[in-house]
Amino acid sequence: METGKLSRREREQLQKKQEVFDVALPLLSGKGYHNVSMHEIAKEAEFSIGTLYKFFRSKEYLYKELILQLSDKFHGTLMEVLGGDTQEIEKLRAYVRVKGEFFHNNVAAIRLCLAETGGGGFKAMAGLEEEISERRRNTLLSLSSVFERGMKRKRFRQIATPFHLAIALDSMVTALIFHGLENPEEHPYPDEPNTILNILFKGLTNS
Amino acid sequence: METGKLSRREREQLQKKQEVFDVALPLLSGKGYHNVSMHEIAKEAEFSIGTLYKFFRSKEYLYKELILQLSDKFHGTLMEVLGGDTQEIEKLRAYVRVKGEFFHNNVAAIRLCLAETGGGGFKAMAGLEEEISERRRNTLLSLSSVFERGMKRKRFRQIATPFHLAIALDSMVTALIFHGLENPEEHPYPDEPNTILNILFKGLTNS
Amino acid sequence: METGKLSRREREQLQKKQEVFDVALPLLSGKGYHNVSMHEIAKEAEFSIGTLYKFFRSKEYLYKELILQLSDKFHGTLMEVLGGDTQEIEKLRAYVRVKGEFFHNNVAAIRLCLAETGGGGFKAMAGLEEEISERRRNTLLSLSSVFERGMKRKRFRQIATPFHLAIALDSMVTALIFHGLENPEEHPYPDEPNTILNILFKGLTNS
Amino acid sequence: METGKLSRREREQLQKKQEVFDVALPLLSGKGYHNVSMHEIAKEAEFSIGTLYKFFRSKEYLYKELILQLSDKFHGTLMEVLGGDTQEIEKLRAYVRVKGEFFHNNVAAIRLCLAETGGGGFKAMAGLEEEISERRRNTLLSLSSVFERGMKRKRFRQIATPFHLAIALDSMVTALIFHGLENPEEHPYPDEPNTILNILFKGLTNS
DNA sequence: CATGAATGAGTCTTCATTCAT
DNA sequence: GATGAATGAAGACTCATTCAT
Repeated sequence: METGKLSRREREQLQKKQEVFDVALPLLSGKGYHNVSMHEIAKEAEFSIGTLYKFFRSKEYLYKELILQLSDKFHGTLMEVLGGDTQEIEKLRAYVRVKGEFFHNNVAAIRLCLAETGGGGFKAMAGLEEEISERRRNTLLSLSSVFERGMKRKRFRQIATPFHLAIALDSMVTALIFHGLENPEEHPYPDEPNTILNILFKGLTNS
Repeated sequence: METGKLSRREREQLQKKQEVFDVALPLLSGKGYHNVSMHEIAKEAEFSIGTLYKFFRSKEYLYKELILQLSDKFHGTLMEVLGGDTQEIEKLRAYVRVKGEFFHNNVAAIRLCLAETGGGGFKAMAGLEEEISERRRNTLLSLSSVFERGMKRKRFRQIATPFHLAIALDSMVTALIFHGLENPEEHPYPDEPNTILNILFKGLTNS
Repeated sequence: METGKLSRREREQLQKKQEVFDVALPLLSGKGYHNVSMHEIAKEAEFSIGTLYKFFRSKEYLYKELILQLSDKFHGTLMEVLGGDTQEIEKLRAYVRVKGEFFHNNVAAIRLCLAETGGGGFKAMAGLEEEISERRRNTLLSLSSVFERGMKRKRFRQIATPFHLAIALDSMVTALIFHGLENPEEHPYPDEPNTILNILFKGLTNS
Repeated sequence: METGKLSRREREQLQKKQEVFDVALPLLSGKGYHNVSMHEIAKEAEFSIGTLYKFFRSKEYLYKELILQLSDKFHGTLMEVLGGDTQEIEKLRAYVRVKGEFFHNNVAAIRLCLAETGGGGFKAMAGLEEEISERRRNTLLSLSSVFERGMKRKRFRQIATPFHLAIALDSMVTALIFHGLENPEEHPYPDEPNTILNILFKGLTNS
């Protein structure tokens, strides 16, 4: 990761780990950590268990690495959206849209990540929850700074702490996209974002 | 459950099951379903395993019954608030306040319930998620009818489908209360509700 | 062990542990710790593995308890012999005779105990070797005090430190009995003791 | 081994095997056969496992060859001492001294060898114990012939069968040297031999 | 009826060994 | 020839559940 170049061996290794992730994700997301055995993952990935343990020192580590990879990808995508220097409202629109897209394209990943943060999750693995929370926190901080700037520039009303606004927007978006995913007939995918944003923007901007 | 009267035996059974729930809740909430054994629960509750299995046909059923009981209590409380014939805005204020109180008084229960709904949870037990979703759905329907009536009476602007508003408000509230629980120094408990509602009301009402 | 009375449950438990020991001893002694599986022991003892693990918290503990029990019995027997207030030479004769008898009646046990002390043994189990060494040391100290008293009373010459004499006698006895065990035709069992003692006594006593 | 000359390839092989032995000895002696993996040995010796398996057909054979090499060196050294045509008492003194030196210089090797002979050891490998026993037997026979000659020449009293005397001396020496190794403060190394011999000689010779 | 001893299927994990490159 | 990635048999151990007492 540091040096741009990786040896062939390392590249192969990485690719094989990815293959494992690719079969482990739907399994774990669908049945839960404790209901998927290493044998099952190995078989599905068409590796022997021995090989699986060459890649991942234990089941916990396989899980942890998978979660963190997904988490990084997810929050990386969001941070990118929030990072540019477009106008605040634009950023929020983009945030909602991109998050929606990500959810639609990575349902399994999202379920797995939410299982960690949102409640019980996988208590045994010390440190995982903390690492994920930190990533989420960073995204929320970025989001809240958008609100902050918007307020400074008098684009938004000062109805609440920016960080609370961030939490509010983020959770709303998550919940509404999820609802959309589970009730696809209600309004077909690409319309959600506007629905969601309308709810918040009317309150934020001086109509 | 149906007939008002229960025999002494039935009443005793019920009370003992409750004792089991009382020790199982913190255990399950704290360590997760798969990291708590029936022996542990039996020992903590001071019953023999045999007796435990007299009360609950399996570990899954013990879990399911516990979750559903909590879920019923939770949504029952909320439905009550939404049920009266007070004014809409009052109802929403009460909803947020009561939900906050419930969270503060039942952290373990909430964590356990959220672990189910919000993602991963306990996939193996078919039907549990559905039953919980249904309860949540009912609450959300009640909540959305408050919005609906508020709109009819021109108290709220028509910025979104009532049901979406319900989801939005509910998820916001959950997220912000959780944030408050985990950062108690930020603003001491009883202030949250207003913070939260301000965010939404400014958008809903014609300032 | 402390209170004279044990509950029926405890007595049964103890007896069952003994049954396990009885099948585990020849297995372990014959094939070595790492070549005997818990399944094998369980099967041979006609218990399920689960039950085995009720009795012994791990394979290591089963082994450790077995070894220590044997060790206690062995050194207990020897200490008894050395404890009375008979004359020194009598004690040594008895020591050699009793040790010989014990070896003949407990070949498997002896092999197992020697495997621990005499060399490589079972490195993984911390503390076992120490506990066994301590028992052996105690016996040797008792033995050396016999020599010491014999010297004080001018029955033995002062040719060496009593403790070294103890080690010398003990190792000689062990080696010669073992030799006798493996070459039973050479001289049938009950003659050894005298052979052995003659070697030492001629040197110790003033002919 | 038979023909005096070896090809370069064979010499290289032999040297590499020796390198393996050199790292395997402390590992095996320190942790025990079952707690050292072939990977560990390969890594430590800086060979690939593949190469290791070119040298040794299996882990058992690596172990066996190592043990036998050590055993040969050990007993070879002792046989040499016993082989000359010096006087009997001189030979015994030399035997004890040389054995002591060997122990002090090859603690790991000795521990490993004793683990085999003295009880438990590595039961699985059929034949190993026999081969080692044979070597030991040869040394003991040589030793006993020293006693025999000494008796013929009236230098020693006929207190016991020469072979039994050999066993007795040998085991005494082993035990006392070991004691010296583990309690180095008691009497610093080069003094032991005399202590040991005094015990026996006083009995053997007509004071 | 209550009890808790007994069960054994199922899990994670290690490591000697092989063989394609 | 050397390499080390891949294999998978085997083992320790857990825990939900049953059933004789």
